[in-house]
Amino acid sequence: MQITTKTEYSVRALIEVGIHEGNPVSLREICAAQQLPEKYMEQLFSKLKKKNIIISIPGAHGGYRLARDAKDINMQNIMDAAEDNSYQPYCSGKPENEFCIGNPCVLQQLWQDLHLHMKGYLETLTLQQIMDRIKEASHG
Amino acid sequence: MQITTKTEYSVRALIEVGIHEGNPVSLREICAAQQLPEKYMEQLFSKLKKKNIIISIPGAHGGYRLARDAKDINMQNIMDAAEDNSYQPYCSGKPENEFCIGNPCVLQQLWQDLHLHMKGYLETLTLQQIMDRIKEASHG
DNA sequence: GCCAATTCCTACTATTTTACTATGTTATCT
DNA sequence: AGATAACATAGTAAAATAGTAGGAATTGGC
Repeated sequence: MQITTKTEYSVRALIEVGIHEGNPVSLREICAAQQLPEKYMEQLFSKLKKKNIIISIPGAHGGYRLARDAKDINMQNIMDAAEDNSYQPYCSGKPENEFCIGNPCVLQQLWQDLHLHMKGYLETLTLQQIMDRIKEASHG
Repeated sequence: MQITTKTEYSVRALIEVGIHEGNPVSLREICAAQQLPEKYMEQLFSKLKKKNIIISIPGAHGGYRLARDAKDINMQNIMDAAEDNSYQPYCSGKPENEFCIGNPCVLQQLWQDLHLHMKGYLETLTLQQIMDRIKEASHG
């Protein structure tokens, strides 16, 4: 639900992978181009891989490429992988509290709705769209 | 943008204030009813007061009441006060990076859009609505 | 088969944020 | 005057964030 550097770095790195169109790109190249901390990105890329956003090719001349077309990768996918936000709606109210009747209680439902709303929006933002916007902005 | 206990506690406390319909309620009462840490809530209430969500009456038989009708207080107001999220879209990319051309750059625009979208949604959720939902849930 | 380049894996660490506690001061009602 | 409240500020423990560090496993090229 929150946007930290994990999301920012992931998006910037994924764009770098995306523009190489299927050719594996090494982390070294990615981080050099984007000025990102290499060892930190290793960990983020491990998460992105587990969530099937990227595919890795180990060994010399290896690297990473997108696991599927950039138009089929959205911000929800990326944030779900990068941030650890497997969201669990939570309310610390005790059951004897009249506000917290029901399971989930009214407040938990509220957080849930909020999360679903955000998720829905993030799903509409694809990596391809972001790449297109950057191309537009840079070509002038 | 993120939901911590600050928001949860604030909402629960504000509901407690709201149901007393204009009569000042002391923090002691609020925290006893909702099982919230009193000294911590003092700090949160200070923020809510600064953002004109509540009004305080010091001294004996003092307390807090809503600064305006519950239907005119929304989740955006509350979260803006409770969490310190005066959102500043941020991208650590350097200007020589082709992704980061423009000010704000494409990514900053993305974070901004996200934030505005969320903000718009939070504005539609009023304290009154939440109170009504709880009343519904508890009356059976 | 060896070496270099790469991903993979795990542990450690510094900084920041969160979620409080502690101690006192000031204001108001009776 | 005394009780009851808000107000103010400082400290603190635990968690999350944002990294570093060191090496093991995998693969391509010579």
